[in-house]
Amino acid sequence: MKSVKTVSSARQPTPNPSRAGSASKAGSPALDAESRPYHHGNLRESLLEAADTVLAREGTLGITLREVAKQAGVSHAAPYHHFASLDDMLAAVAERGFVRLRETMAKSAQAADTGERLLQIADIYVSCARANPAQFRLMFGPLLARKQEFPPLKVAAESAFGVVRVAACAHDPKGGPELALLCWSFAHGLSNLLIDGAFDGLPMELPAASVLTRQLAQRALMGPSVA
Amino acid sequence: MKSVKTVSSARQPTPNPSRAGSASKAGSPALDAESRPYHHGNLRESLLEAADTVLAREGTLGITLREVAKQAGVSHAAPYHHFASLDDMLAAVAERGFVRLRETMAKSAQAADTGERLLQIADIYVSCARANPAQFRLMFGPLLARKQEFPPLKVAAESAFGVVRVAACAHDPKGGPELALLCWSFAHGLSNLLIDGAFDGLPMELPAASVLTRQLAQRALMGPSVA
DNA sequence: TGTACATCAGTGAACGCGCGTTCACTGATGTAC
DNA sequence: TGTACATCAGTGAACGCGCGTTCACTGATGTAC
Repeated sequence: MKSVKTVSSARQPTPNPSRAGSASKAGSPALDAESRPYHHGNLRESLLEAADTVLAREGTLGITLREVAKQAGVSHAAPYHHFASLDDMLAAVAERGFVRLRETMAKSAQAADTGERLLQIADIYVSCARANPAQFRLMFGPLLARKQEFPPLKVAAESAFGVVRVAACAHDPKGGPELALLCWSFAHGLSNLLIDGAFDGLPMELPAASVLTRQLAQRALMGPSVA
Repeated sequence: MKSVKTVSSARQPTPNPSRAGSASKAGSPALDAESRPYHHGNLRESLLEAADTVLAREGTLGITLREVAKQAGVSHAAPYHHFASLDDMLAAVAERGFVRLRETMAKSAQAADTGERLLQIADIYVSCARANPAQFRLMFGPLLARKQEFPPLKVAAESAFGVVRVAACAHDPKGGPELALLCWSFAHGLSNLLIDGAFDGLPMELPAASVLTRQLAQRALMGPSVA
């Protein structure tokens, strides 16, 4: 009997070093049409960028290996020289999303006041989700539960949460971890409800997303007693 | 040129009235094998129940019209006599999920204390999500953003949120709507993070889900000052 | 109560489609000499 | 510097699969007479 859906061991090539640092990255990010070389030189990165484009255009359901390859301007078989399978590529895409989320939170939440810093983190979290809903959904999709199979994804996800935890512990040394979980849960829920359109058509007026986020986060994280 | 993906107008038959109240519902819920009649009599309901079963067994990605029909014991073309399309059926499945969520919250959150009632609602919300993750994901899937196309889904979703709003307004007459959004966002985020496995392997100890939910909800909804 | 008939919820074959994946191949690349 | 060669990242055809949907049909049902 034949094995079904066997995941072949990844053929992980070493990227062509003489081309990795050349102008191909600094130039136009997508395919160069006529001047595109037979050996791409940096296809893995190009595929991940193409995946982001497809994700933004087609949504989570529209991201397929073939569509990503098409977007990157290569044949649909080419990605198999860089990823073992579709899931392997999607895990890399999700990993990049977590890295970006962590970097954005770490860079932009710099307020001196620890409470304000937490509010900034919540705000940035929701903004990232709203700016790239499909990527956000992919990050928390079925692959996340299998993150043991994709160590870089696991590391990136936990690293992103680490930013929240550090900020929460700075604000509340005693109940830091609890506050971190609360902050994350709240921001995550609000993000999902917003991008899923759960609030659309609700019989109540809502302020702009950022205002709403800070307003609710203020109450959730600092309590209802604050004016 | 042919029209692509035209959604034919729904052929909505009136269910066979002489059979609707017969023993077919009270008996075994699935197909009766040999004794199954040519005219099913209550196929729409059976399909929705079959969908729940498939959802629980295969997850959100595994729910297809053909699989649901197979689970219900009919040919894969039969559902088209009851639903205009796959989306139409999935919307009905999601609608049932919201109805069930609303009923469970309304029935089980009966504490005399308004604060405790809110905690119960959060707890029940998370419990429902954890008890049926795939159904929960479907309810907040891509169809929710198109709920204008599926009025019963829209009604059911808003009705579920109504339970939260009423409880929040009872607890805080002034800031009720805000508290309702906060409660919903928190419970929704915690639900998603739990069922997506975001907490698995986290470098910190977590209490049981229900304990965690009440602990965080207490802090989110009543403030950090409470011991 | 019987009989003829219209209705319509089922069936199963068939359709085209896009998918992930495999495979033999080709030709550009870098290196050893 | 030139040349032979091994490497390997690309190509494009092909595979089987399951999907949503359509269609002509069939036979059980309820009703009019």
